Amino acid sequence: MSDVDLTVERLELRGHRVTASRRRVIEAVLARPSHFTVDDVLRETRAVGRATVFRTMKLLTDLNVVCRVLFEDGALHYRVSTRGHHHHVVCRECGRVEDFTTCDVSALVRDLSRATDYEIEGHWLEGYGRCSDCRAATVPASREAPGG
Amino acid sequence: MSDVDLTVERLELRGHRVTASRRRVIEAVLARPSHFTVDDVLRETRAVGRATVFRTMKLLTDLNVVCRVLFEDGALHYRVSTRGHHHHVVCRECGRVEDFTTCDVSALVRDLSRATDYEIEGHWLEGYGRCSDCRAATVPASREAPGG
DNA sequence: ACCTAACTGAGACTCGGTATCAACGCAAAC
DNA sequence: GTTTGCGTTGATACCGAGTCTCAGTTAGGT
Ligand SMILES: [Zn+2]
Ligand SMILES: [Zn+2]
Ligand SMILES: [Zn+2]
Ligand SMILES: [Zn+2]
Repeated sequence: MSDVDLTVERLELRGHRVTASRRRVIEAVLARPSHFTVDDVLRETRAVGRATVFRTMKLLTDLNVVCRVLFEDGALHYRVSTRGHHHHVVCRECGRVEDFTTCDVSALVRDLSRATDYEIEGHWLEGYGRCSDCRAATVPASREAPGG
Repeated sequence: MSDVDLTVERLELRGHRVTASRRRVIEAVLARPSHFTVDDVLRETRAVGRATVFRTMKLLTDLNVVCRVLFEDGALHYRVSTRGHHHHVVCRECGRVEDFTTCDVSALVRDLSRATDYEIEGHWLEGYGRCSDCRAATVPASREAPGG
């Protein structure tokens, strides 16, 4: 069973109809190698109406098929979601996005609840920096002429 | 020396010109009791051009006079910034915003760097929930008929 | 007072997303 | 297999947030 079929099944289970347009959007989304914008999807699904693409993206987000990645400039990207709740780090240089679940965010949230006396029910966390590849590709600037 | 004058001085120090429009925007911003949107400022500075208000808000953000608060629905709010780098918790019910600096976000960022092999240089973190007041105003639903 | 680069502001424009609504078509009931 | 109805579609208009343009203004240094 393909990823597309699996996603379609998820739609059916939730009582959503499986239409040709939705199928086309799902195919386009699942074919994306990394993160992408709604605009990327729009370009690949010319036959599907603009509104429908936006609606389907929302649907897929609700179904946890994709997750949203907030870029530093405020742009909203998407990426196929493998896990449940998680966060992202985005490389400022090449745009690579990595998930992370290892860090104990829940501990922070607990502290946060205590410190502010808020009952924290949701949060938004993204990291921005440089991936290992991009760091390796640059001459280390912090040490002056490391080898001569 | 008023807050407005202090901010104006900050502008001058950075080599920005002090114009009547900027002064008007600064006054409107500093008079805000809590968080606000650009639209709120626009409404209070009718004499100032739309573009100028946006430009000035950007300027004030760069000067750390205000900070931006990302709401759960994606709306961008501002608030007068008292401290340096900090984060926010937003009450979903009444919209109250609280700063927090107490929690050790830097530890999380350090872990994060290690786990992903990214050099994390920036991050975006907001919490959403219910403030103490709003919780107190509701009959506790988790315990059934606590007092009768 | 003079000069000029910084700034302004009206308005057009872009961009991401939503509302409208008649037409359509999926899927369940018959 | 046909009917039926409601979820869905998509063209298009609209919206809000923010940027661009560019001619005109002005702060502030000399
Ligand atoms: Zn989280
Ligand atoms: Zn990179
Ligand atoms: Zn932080
Ligand atoms: Zn509240």
